[in-house]
Amino acid sequence: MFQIDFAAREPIYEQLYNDVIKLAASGVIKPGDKLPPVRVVAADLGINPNTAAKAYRELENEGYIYSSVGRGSFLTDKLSENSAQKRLITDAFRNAVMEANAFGAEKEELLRILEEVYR
Amino acid sequence: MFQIDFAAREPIYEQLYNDVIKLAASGVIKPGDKLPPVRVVAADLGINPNTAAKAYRELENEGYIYSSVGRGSFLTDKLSENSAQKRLITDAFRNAVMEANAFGAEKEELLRILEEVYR
DNA sequence: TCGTTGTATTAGTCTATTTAATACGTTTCT
DNA sequence: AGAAACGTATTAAATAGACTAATACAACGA
Repeated sequence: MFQIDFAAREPIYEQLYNDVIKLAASGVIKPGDKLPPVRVVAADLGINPNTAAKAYRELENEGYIYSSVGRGSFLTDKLSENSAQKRLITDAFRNAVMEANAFGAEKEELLRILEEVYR
Repeated sequence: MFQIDFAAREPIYEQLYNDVIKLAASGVIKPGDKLPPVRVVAADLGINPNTAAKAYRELENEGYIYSSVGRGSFLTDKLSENSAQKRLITDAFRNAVMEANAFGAEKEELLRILEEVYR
């Protein structure tokens, strides 16, 4: 269900965290859906259950899932298809702007490109 | 001359590496220009000379600078203001805009984010 | 010659991440 | 009631990357 890259700089628990958000964005999982148990995630990916649990813990801290002992972890409404998509899009766009800014791109040039695309 | 963020996930040597590319992209430094000695960079930023040297070493491996003992390190033509680097950035930005557009993002929202970053 | 500079080496410290090995309490199912 | 499933917690250890420390050497230029 989840995909991780062991060679990536991004920690595994953070990749899992983002995987949940992405799956929600693409509609593969929806509010109310049950996520696989941490032990299953760990077994599937060949990682430690603690690592999977850490991802779930942070997702719950952000209100994206709710967990209860003995029952499992479930998506909240906060991760509906639309809101998750929006989050992904704006984050990606913001990163692109910051990157361009860091490399000395002029605001006017970016505005020009933006207008060009939206025409 | 260089700016680093000690709290960032990105290693210092890599930040320095990117700083050089960014300064070249924005025209602050040009091909042939001498870079500050590793010891000066280290002293200015309060880091170890080895860390600064590592950044220079990788820049030289990529052909962005050339170094010679006793003389210093200098920008090559590969890091000119109007070459690949800048186009890469604007292309990345254009892709982000098109992506956001494809997902139905409002132009006004993107403009808001852009202004927010450039403030 | 002397100061500057890039380069190299070896060792050590530090931090975040991940694993390991259990254990506990709650819920669900039979 | 009992067993399995599940989230949660704890403590310890291992691992890897980044960074520092302390030197040393050789080339270059004034």
